[in-house]
Parts: sequence; structure tokens; C-alpha cells
Amino acid sequence: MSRTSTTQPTASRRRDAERTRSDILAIATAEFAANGFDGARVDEIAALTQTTKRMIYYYFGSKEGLYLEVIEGAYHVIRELEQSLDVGDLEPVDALRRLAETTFDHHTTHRDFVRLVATENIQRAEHLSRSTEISDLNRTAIATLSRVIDRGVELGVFRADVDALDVHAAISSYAFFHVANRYTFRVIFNRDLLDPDRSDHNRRIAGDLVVGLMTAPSAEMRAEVLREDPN
Amino acid sequence: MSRTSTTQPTASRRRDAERTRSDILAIATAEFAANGFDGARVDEIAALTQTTKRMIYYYFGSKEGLYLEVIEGAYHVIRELEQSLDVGDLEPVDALRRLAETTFDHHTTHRDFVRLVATENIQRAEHLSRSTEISDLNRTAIATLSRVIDRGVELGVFRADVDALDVHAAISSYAFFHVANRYTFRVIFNRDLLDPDRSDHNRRIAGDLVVGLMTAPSAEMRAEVLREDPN
Amino acid sequence: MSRTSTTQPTASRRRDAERTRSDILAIATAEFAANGFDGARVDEIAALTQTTKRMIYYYFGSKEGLYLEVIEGAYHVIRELEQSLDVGDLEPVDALRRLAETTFDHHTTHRDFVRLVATENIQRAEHLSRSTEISDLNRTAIATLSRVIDRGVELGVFRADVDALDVHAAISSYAFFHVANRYTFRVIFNRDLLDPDRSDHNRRIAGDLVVGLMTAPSAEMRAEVLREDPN
Amino acid sequence: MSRTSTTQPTASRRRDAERTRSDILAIATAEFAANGFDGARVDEIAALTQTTKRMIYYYFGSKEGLYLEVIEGAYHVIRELEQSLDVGDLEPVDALRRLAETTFDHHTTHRDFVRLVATENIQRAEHLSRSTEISDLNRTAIATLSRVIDRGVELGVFRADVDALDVHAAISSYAFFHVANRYTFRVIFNRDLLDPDRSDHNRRIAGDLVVGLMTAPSAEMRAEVLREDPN
DNA sequence: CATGAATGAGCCTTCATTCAT
DNA sequence: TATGAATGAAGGCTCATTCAT
Repeated sequence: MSRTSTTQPTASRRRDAERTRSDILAIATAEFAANGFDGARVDEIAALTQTTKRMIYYYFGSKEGLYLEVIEGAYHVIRELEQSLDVGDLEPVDALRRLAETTFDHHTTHRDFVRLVATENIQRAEHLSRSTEISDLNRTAIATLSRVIDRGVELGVFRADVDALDVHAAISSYAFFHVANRYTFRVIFNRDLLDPDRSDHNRRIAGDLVVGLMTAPSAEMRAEVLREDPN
Repeated sequence: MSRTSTTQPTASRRRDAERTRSDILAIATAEFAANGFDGARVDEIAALTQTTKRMIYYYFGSKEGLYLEVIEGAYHVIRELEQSLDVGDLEPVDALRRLAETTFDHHTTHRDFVRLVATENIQRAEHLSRSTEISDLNRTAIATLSRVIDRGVELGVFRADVDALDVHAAISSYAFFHVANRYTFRVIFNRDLLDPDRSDHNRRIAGDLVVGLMTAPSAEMRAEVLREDPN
Repeated sequence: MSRTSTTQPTASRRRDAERTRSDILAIATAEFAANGFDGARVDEIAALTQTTKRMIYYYFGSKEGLYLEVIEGAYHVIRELEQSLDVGDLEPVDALRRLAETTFDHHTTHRDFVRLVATENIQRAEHLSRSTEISDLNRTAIATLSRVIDRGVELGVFRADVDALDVHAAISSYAFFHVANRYTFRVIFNRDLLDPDRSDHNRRIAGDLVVGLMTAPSAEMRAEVLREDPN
Repeated sequence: MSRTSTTQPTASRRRDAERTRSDILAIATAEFAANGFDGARVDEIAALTQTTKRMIYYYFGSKEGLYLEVIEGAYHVIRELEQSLDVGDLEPVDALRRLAETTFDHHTTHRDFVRLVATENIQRAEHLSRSTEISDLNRTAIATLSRVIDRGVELGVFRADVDALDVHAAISSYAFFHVANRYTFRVIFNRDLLDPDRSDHNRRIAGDLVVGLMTAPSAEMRAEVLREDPN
């Protein structure tokens, strides 16, 4: 029993520590996403936490260190999503649409991630570029996308002059914009880009955009078809 | 002589005042665009200005007041662009492409504007929504777009279930992303979204995306066409 | 009068500013001398000042910047003393004694200076070595001393194998020790090195030490003389 | 086996404890000597130690308690030196010179001791004065010195108006200065007071100073001697 | 209009120390 | 005896803003 009492402490302590860490991290993620790096307050993060401000420095060293882990954590989430994606047995067109729609769903349901990325770009990715973990992140997304595009090109359904990164940018743009620019868009146009009633519509457009981009026949062809069967 | 300089004619005084104002505004625009609202420093803005910090408060009341005018000024620029756009005599498809490409060119050459909008979204458009001038901004863009789409739908070349705001969002997304997300994209994928050597390519995709979206024939049609003439 | 009111402000303001600066500097000198660099508290310095903590940073940038100016100020005082020293018309022996005694008087009446130098040595002179002003300080002391020694050597009353820096070290050591090591000396030996009743005695020893060093005849000579006229 | 390590014989436990204590003490001595009392960090000391921070508090109670033992330990070292000194069979002049040179050698080779004493003086010897062990320290040095001086006075080779504490102060000053003021001296005069190539020279001066002080004949005598045998 | 000086509030960070196991 | 986790208090510093002239 004295043995138990000497081995236990470390374990349960560590569990507490892990909880403290992730507690801080969760709160900080929300705060940085809500207010940006400069707008977030360490005091406020600490106040919302179960622990004290001192613990933030104990575990993360500085506001910047905390922020960096928040950013890394956010990218981890999207990586896991991307790795879990399996579109290998879909037709290229369907696969592409699926990828676009999935990204749209992911971004619109992980708004903190989007806002953190926006914040990090305001900082010119100075923190992200210092992260050692990030380098190999998100590459899987491109790998999956590459395979789909290659198959489509081989089958003659996709154009060949647009590569995976081009497509990724197109897919991400549309999804990202709905979360990141929601506020100014609403003020100016009085439409909520995240209106649940419009999400099906928007998701379909997400797919249509990239499918349209990659499958677009030449203008002549398109005109011809439309002439024969004008919808 | 010191009298002359202090009791100069009203006109030139006003000119000086106007110059001071616009000087401050120009510097502030760059600073807010570079560092965000919380990241920008009133001291730094004042230091880069020809005048003193006191003038900032004299003319703009507060950091927030200055920021608001910066935001409004940025939106004025894009409004002027949009008002100058004349696509009335182009075919709908060409007009649509022209609008997308012009937006792409505008955003990639007005990076401060894009970053300010990103910053304002981090602030949940709290300042923009308080602006009295903004309300009628950007509406012209939609009006122009609406006319193009209506014509296209009438002619049977555009689908009818995607409205002007949908299209505007799609166009803006792609252009915005290239400026706003440039930094994280480069860190992760090692590609510069604003690489001059790729701008023609990217601009074409900007057009292809929306044209593809609006003209997309049904999947069956597309397959048929491709079968007949496999590129 | 409007002229007067526009020229005056700067002047009187500047006078206030100068007063604020020197107020802070005086308090800080005492605090750093009393507690060392790490022991001194910016809050405490501010509290003893007529102004606020913010002003310390306004004028000195940081605790370190303030400390540096304190150190420089302390060295300025001793430099002025040394420059005012005129021993040119004294016999070398008398001149040397005068220099030693003056240093002794200076150090024992400028205890803050001594403690600041002691503090700076604890910091390995890291601040002093960064100072641009210090480099040419204290050189006058050596120049004066050099001339005296050269004259003494020429006249055959001083030995030639001990140079000005050796002598300066010897003179400074004794004077410095009385202030710097006063506290531990008192605890251990129960004698106050700065006891006013002993200052004449100590001052004489200060002179005797260096005069004895420089004029010391060989042991043989000395023995001989003493034999002839003991006492 | 885990039992063996936790229930080891008392002797070896005590040996470990003693080793832990002296390990901490050695590290702490270096740290306090290097950075002063306020500049030293408990965390840093603990990190450099083989044990943990908790042990510091277990053995020494507080940072101050640790510091006090460090100071006491430093004085123990010099006491041992002084007790081992045997100058009883030397002529007074030689004995005096020997004492000065030995002190010079001791201080220049025990720099931590010197820096700790300097640090303790910055603290106004507040810790040392609370120490119960210190009271009888260093007295042996004075006792030895006293006997030498008494003999010299009796023999008519030493002046009688300078007592043992005066001489001790003079000897200590010179030796102490070379270590304590090394850094500022180097910055200002560009000479390293601890330059090994100059240590023989400096040691001789250490002896010359006090011998010169105690044996100094009157100015007349000295002049006379020098006239007879200049150089 | 112009300007250097001043400020209060609050921010990030660190320190010596203690607790739970 | 040993160890990682935790903490209150305070430390240095910065910010937007205002005042006096």
C-alpha cells in the first residue's frame, strides 16, 4: 500500500496536470479566436479557467507560447479530418464534390479554427512559421486531392492545367469566407453567410464551384450542349 | 513674420488641415492593415506622421474613431471601382468573367483593404456596423451583378437558382483568400498565392470558377459532351 | 503676449521636465545604492518621487536605462572632483599624499557612488561597458597621477617600477574599502570604518600607504636609517 | 529492491543527506557569488543541483536561510587559512609582508568569497549580523597580526600609532579591490587587475604597501638616505 | 493649431514558496 | 525523502489618452 501510494501520486497528478493544461488550452482557443492575439487577455483567459494565471506561464511560458499551442491544436483537428477522408472509391467528380462539401462543413462548424487562421495571417504567420509541428500538417489533404485530380485527368473528365494546390485554394476560399467574412458581409448585404436555412444551398455551391472549374468544357462545347437541351 | 505663419488665410489653413488629416489617415491605414486594431499603436502612427499625437485626437477623437475612418476610406475605394465597371454591353458569360477577374485584380492590388476587412471581421464588424456611411456602400456591385445574372438567366446560359449575393460571395471568396490567407498558405504549402508569375493563371481560375458555377450543365450533359469530344 | 505665451510654455515645461528627470534620478541613485540593481524596486522609486512610475519609463525607458544613467551620473561627480584637483605646484610626495587623502575624503563622503560601483561590479560591469559616455571618464585622474609620479621618479624620490594605474588601484582600494566593506567589518571586528572620530587617523594612513609604497627605500637602507635614528 | 533503496541503513542515508546538502551549498555559493542575493534565483539553483527545489526548503528553510549558510561557509574558509598561518618565527617586517601577500593570494584565488562579502555589504550585513557562528570568526587573523605588530613596535621597526585592525583593513582593501572591482576597473582603465602576468607584481605591491606604511621613516630621514644613495 | 509632459489603468511576467501524493 | 503541480503577491512595463502652455 505504501507502494501504491508512491506510484499513484505521479499518475493521478499527471492526470490533473493534463486536465489543467487542456482546460487552459480550450479557454485560450476560444479567447484567441474571439479577440485575436493582441485582443486576447491573459488575465481574462486565467479568469475563465479553473486555475490561476500563474499556471499559464508554468505550462506555456508566455502568451505567445500559449497562442502557438492553440494554433497547433487547431490545425491538428483539421488534419485528423482530412486523414479520415476516404474518397478513393468515388468517381473523380463525386470525390471532388465530396471534398469541397466536407471542407465547407468542417469550416462552418469549426469557426474557431477559421478565426484563428485569420488572426494568424494578420500576424503574417509569424508564429506558425516558427512551429516545428506544422510543417507536415495538411499535406495529406493535398495528397488525397492530388490522387482524385490525377484520376479525373486520366479519365478525361478533369482539365489538366489546374493542380491540387489550385483546387485546394478554391475549395478553402469559399468555405473560409463564409466564416471569416460573415460579419462584414452581414452588415453590408444583410445576409448571414452562416444562416442554417441556407447551408444546404451554400454547400451545393461549394461543390458546384470546383466541379464546374475542373470539368468546364470549352465555351463552344458548352454553348452547343445548351443549344440542344436548354435546360 | 511669425504672425503671417499663424494668421494665414483660411483657405490655406484648411488645405493644411486637410493635408494633415489625410496624412494621418494614410499612415493609419497602413498601420491598422499591418497589425490589426489591437496590434496598431497610436504612438507609432503619430511617429510616422508629420504631425503629433495630439492631432490624431483633435481630428479623430480616439483610436477607434481613427480606425473607423480608415475602414470607411477602404470601402470607398472599392465602391469607386465597382461604380466604374461597365459590363453592360458584354455577353453575360463574358461580363461575369470580367467581374470576377476585376475583383481578383482589385483585391490583389489593394491588400490593405483586404487586411482591414479581415481585421474588422475579427472585431465582429462592430465598428463597421456603427458607421452611417457604409450602409449604401457596395450595393452598386450587387446591382451590376444582378443585371448580368438576370440577362444570363433570360438567355438560358445561367442557372436561375443562384442569386447575385451567392455569386458575389463566390467571387469575393477566391480573391480575398489570395491576399488574406497568403501567409499561412505559404508556410504550409510553400506556394505564394500572390506570386506575380502565377497571377494570370489565378485570375483565369477566378473567372472559370464563377462561369463554371453559373453555366454548369447537368452532370449527364457534361458527360455526354465529353464523350463526343474527349478534349 | 500671444507670442510670449507660445514661446514660454516650452521653456518652463522643459524646466519642469528637467526637474522631473533629476528628481527621479536623485531618488533612483539612493535606491540603487541602497539595494543594488535587483534589490531596487521601480515601484518604490516612483513612490518616493513627485511623479508617477510611468514617467520613469517615459524618460528612461526601462529600469536598466534608469540604472545606467544613475551610474553615469555617479561617475560624473568623481570626474569633476578629479578635474578640479590641482597638485601641480606641490612636491611629488606632498602631491601624492594630497591625491590619496582627497580620494579618501571623496569616497567616504560619496557613499552612494561607492555602493553603486560595488553593485555594478556584482553585475560584472555589464551596464557600464555599454555606456558610451564612460569611456573617457576617469582618465584625467590617471593623467594627473602620472605627472606626479613622473616628477617624483625624475627627482629620485619615487621608485620607477610602479605605474600610475598601480598607484590608483592602491589609493582607491583603501578609500573604497572603508565605505564598501563597512558593514561586514563592523559585525566581525566591531569597529566602524567610517567613525568620524577616526577619520583623521584613517586619512593619514591613506596618505602614508601610497607615500610609503612609492618612497620605500630598500630594506637595507631603511634598516640603516632606523639604526642610526630609531623611532 | 525498492525497499533497499528506501530503507537503507541510517549511515548511508545520512551520507546521502550530507551530500545533498553540500551539493546544494556549493551550487548556491556560486550562484549568490555570481548574481548577488536578489539576483540569484532559487529555481536556477535547484536546476543546477542534483536534487529538487523542495530539498532546498527542507534543508535550509528559505532562500535567506540558504544564503546565510553560504556566507558562513565562505567565512569558514578564510578562517581556516588564517589559523594555518605561521609567521611566529619570521622577523616582523617579513611576517607582515607574508601576511599581506598571503591575503592577496587568498582573495584572488577565492573570488566567490570576495563577491559574497561584497554582496553581503550591499545588504548591510543584515544576514551576517544575525549569524551566531560568525562572531568568533576572523579574530584569529587579528590575533596573529597583533603579535607581529607588537614585536615590530618593540623592536623599533614599526610605528606604534597604527593598530592591528588598521593594518588588517589596509591589507584587505588592496586584496579585496583586485577581485571586487575588477570589472569596472577594466572597463575604465583597460587593465585586468587579475591578469596572471601581473600577479607577482601586484603581490609585491601588496607587501610593499603595508611594510611601507608601518616602517615609514620621517620624510627627513628618507630624503637623507636617498641623497646619499640615489636609486 | 501645435507640442512635450504627464497619467491611470491594466497588461504580461516572475518570484519565492507550499501542497499533494 | 522525493517530486511535479500549484499559488499569491508583486514586479516591470505599455497603452490610449489628456493636460498645460
